[in-house]
Amino acid sequence: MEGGSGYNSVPSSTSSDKSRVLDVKPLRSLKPVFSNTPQGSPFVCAPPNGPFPPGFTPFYPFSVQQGSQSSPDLNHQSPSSMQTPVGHMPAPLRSFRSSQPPEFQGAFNGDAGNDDGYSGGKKRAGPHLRGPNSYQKKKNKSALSVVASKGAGASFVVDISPLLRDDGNREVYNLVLMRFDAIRRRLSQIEDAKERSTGIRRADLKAGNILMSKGIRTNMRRRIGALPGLEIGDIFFFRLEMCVVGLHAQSMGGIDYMVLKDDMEEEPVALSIVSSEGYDDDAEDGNVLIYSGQGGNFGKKDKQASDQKLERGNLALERSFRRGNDIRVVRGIKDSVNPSSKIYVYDGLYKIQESWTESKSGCNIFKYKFVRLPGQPGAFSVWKSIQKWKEGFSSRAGLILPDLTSGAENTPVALVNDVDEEKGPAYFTYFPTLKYSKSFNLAQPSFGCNCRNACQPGDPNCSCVTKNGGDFPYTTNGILVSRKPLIYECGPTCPCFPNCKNRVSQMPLKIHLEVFKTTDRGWGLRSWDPIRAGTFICEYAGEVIDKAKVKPGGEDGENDEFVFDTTRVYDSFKWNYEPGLLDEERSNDSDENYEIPSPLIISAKNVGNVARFMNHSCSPNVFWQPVLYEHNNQSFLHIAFFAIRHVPPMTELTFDYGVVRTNEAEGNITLNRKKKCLCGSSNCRGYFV
DNA sequence: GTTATCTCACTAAT
DNA sequence: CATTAGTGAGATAA
Repeated sequence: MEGGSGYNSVPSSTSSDKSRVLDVKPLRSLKPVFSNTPQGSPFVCAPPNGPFPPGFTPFYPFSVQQGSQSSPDLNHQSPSSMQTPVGHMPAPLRSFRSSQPPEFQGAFNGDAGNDDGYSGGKKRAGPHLRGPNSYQKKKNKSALSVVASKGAGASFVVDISPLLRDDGNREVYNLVLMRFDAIRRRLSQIEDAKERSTGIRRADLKAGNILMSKGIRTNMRRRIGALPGLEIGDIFFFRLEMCVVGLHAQSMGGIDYMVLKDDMEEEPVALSIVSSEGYDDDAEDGNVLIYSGQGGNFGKKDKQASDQKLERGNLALERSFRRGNDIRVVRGIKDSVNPSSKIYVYDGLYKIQESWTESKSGCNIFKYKFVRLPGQPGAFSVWKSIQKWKEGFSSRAGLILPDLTSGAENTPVALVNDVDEEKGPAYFTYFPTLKYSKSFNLAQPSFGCNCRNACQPGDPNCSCVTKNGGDFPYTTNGILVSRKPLIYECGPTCPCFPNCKNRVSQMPLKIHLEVFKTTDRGWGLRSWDPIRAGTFICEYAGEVIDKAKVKPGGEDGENDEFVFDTTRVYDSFKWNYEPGLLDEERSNDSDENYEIPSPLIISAKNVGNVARFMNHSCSPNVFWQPVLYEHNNQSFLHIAFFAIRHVPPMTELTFDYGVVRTNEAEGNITLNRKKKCLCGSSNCRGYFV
């Protein structure tokens, strides 16, 4: 995420002016049904008398304890909203600013004057104000030299200047990590397709190697303290990711240090540590960490345990302690999605407050007490808070509903407001998938595969794999490898097992999301879980509508409300691997300059899922991808959202809303309404409509 | 060149 | 089948 981690996305100022959130006429009104039980009432997003769409659960009771005690430290909670009994939500329909007529919207957002957030208002769909020229300027301003040569090979050469290799910024940081993961995903894909691959598959090591050797890295200049481009709360899924951005240069070692040369003396000082809970590090308090020294052969087989020596990392920690130096701390946390691996969280700067030795099975080990510097945004502490929320909703301050889907999704989606008094978005029917009112057939009829079990990557006999160009679109753990014009998934009529890995976007909601009130952009969407780059988040659910029925100008101001439209103009961006960086690979199948194969317009105004709450950003962390699969012998197009990069918990999820094309013949973009974009990113286009 | 290291993915065991 | 323990090839910087 560009403009800062999500933890501090709630400004301390009281900038939210409630008088501006106007009451709006109810949408054709899905009146809520409330029971009178004091315990809590279900929030039913459906017409009370039906008909209920198939798969829709009209009533899903749950119980919530009222009130809450401990408020997590990451947000500035509003005590009053916190105490509001969950079950007694008033019925009034408050809606988003975006529900205003266009003229009003423009005026409103124009004087908002707040620049610290994402797009204005709720999801209102519309283009950003920017002509082709302004876009060019932005591109050229980039500190990176990205040379894209469109030719036979379509090779992208990404070069990072020596200056940026030494000292990074957020842009380079994101680019390096994106390149790392793109290569790693592709290497995994290649390995997956190999039959009986012997040996250990370490795509992370290979990817790291490539980046290191090509100089695609940043913050190589080793330094004590904060790193430019790095934000507290940033997460990593591999140790090598921390190497390539200069956070922690050791690929395995827990202590990174450098030697300072003072006059005549040389002295090692610590730069960063990784606490992986491998030793008996004490992580009781989120602000204190007891860290063990290195060496001594503890826990290793075939090695005799011995005393740890005051050398290397241990000496560096000791010296840093004496000097009172800051040390970067990374916390390794077990990944609940993939318990065999870890997620690394950058938890900011600590100082060593104390050091001593302890005896373990007769041998001495060093211990260091790390204390977190005050005034830093929460990172590890956020993870701990979320853990509590999952154990019991009562600890979540500002909670309005534990599950706004009323059980329509497998995973509950909390509705939270800890910034003002608004009790929820305008009513709509929650429905987890896309609804086609009439058959929507692509030109070519498609047939499913004939696989008996699960479709195998690299299987030439699987027609679904073949349709994807021979590559399996996802890695074995369900991560999307590359963006493509279209991804073909196995559908309900494919005979392969339901657990076939080629059904990623049809899986029920796995990520624990919450809909929350932003300070200046209406309601937004964020996640309690860390999200790895390439992870499927959700599809854009809603009703497929005819293009002919959509008025281009949106006369009544409601037509393009909550509309997703593939025919808009979207910025191209690079997410896939670069063929030039992979020795064996020279194909152009990672090219991302393609046309969307088929137009699709979805309205989520009356019916929709969590995707309708995602706001716009000019530097989004989520992108959409067309996916095709068949049911009832017909192919249907869907829009699936995937994470562009790793997204830390509680960071708002955003995607690029695109620009409405009003004059297709000349490619000019005519703007009829302006809204100031509040995405706050460095390459913000300024406005969107 | 050699060494130490709070890895990571696979396999086997429960 | 979910979790765990064992194990080995490896990358980086000292």
